[in-house]
Amino acid sequence: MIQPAIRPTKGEQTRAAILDQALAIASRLGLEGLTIGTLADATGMSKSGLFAHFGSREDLQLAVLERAATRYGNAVLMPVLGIERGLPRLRALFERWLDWTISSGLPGGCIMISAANEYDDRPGPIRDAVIRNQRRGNAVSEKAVRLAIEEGHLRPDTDPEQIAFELLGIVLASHNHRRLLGDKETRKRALTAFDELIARHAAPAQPRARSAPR
Amino acid sequence: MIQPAIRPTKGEQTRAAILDQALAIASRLGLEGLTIGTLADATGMSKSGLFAHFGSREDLQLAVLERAATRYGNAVLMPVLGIERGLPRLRALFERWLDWTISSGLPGGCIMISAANEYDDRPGPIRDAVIRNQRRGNAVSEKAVRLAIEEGHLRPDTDPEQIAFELLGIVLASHNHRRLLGDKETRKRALTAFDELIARHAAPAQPRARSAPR
DNA sequence: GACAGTTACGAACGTTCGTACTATTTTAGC
DNA sequence: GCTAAAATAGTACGAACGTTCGTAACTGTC
Repeated sequence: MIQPAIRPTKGEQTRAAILDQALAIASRLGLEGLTIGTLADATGMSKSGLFAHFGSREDLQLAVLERAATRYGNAVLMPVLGIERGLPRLRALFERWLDWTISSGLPGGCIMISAANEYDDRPGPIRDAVIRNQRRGNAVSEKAVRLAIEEGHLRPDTDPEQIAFELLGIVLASHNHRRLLGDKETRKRALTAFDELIARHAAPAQPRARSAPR
Repeated sequence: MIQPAIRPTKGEQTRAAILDQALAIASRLGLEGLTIGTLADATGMSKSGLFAHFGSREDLQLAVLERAATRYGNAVLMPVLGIERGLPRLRALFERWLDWTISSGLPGGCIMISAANEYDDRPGPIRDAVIRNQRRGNAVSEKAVRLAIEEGHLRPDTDPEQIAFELLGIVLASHNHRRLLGDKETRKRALTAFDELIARHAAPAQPRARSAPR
């Protein structure tokens, strides 16, 4: 699955450059708004030259999705693994998730969110890929919640799936508000929602916080 | 603003029929996926004959959006006005809002939600219309919350905007989950989230026990 | 520096896009 | 039932769509 990464050949370099441009366009216009012609113009390549790197438009769209997922993993998931388990990590995950739209450096919104909307009624490989990504993201959230339960930060009867569901809601509402209404207070609202959600499921104060060695 | 509605002329009838079809298509493929050609096929009309009813594709899209808003008003907003103010009305509003995607009879998802995603980076009249609709919906939610505060059902320090924000999140997450993952328990999750959100801001128990739901 | 392999281009394919203009048919008031 | 108006169809347009193909220009290796 991991590329050898010995030395990137010319083709791989251009392919990567193309995908960067494609990512930028797709973030603004959606995966369905990404077209070979406009992408060729954006990269300064010919349509045919660009096209040769991907067998079809659909393959291009899938590649864009995969690249977005990789970036997301690097920018959001990876860093939080270094943070101590439980509530701190859960909160870090949420914050990075929330800020991903901005920190991604992409001009438009989150591709995963827009793709989820675009393809919820368009069966095919792209929809399947979107669903896989969604499932993976969900699983990450749930696991973070579960760890917080194990660490004694959240009550044992907390339902990880329910929390993951509500966290997704906060992020979606935040994405919507920020991009459409330009609401400056959006981030504060999201954090407030997070804090109250967590507070509702927080374990009663312990005699002494159990800090795990290692 | 209200049509004379004396007797619908032939053209108005056709226009309405076209818009119904357009609504169905746009709910599945999005407003950007709605094209004159496919709509002409779906209605059995010629492209030019259909086109004459709207001066441009953009006007068609705007008309679709407006019709969707009208339907939404009739199916979600109007009915809840008959329900007693406060929590009962707020809950009814939320439930109808939640079920709107299904009860609308449209084959695809909610047009407002998909349009919000499609046009958050496409400036123009459509985006403006989407924003207006979003603002109106927000205002309705906030007002319902405010009434619940006035009725003494929610604590006075409750922030209506914050609640409206979180309600939007629940609906969005629900829409996402249901349409993408086909999660059967989505509705239950949404209601749980709603209940806990409300419980968190509920006014302290009154002398008189709160009556059973409805 | 020659050679094979990779990479990019230009031109063209058939379709579909939105829209404009002109006919033809259908509706509605007399 | 006639007639003006309204509604629909027909035709054509330039542009953009994804894709194919043959060929030119590179790239890296010996």
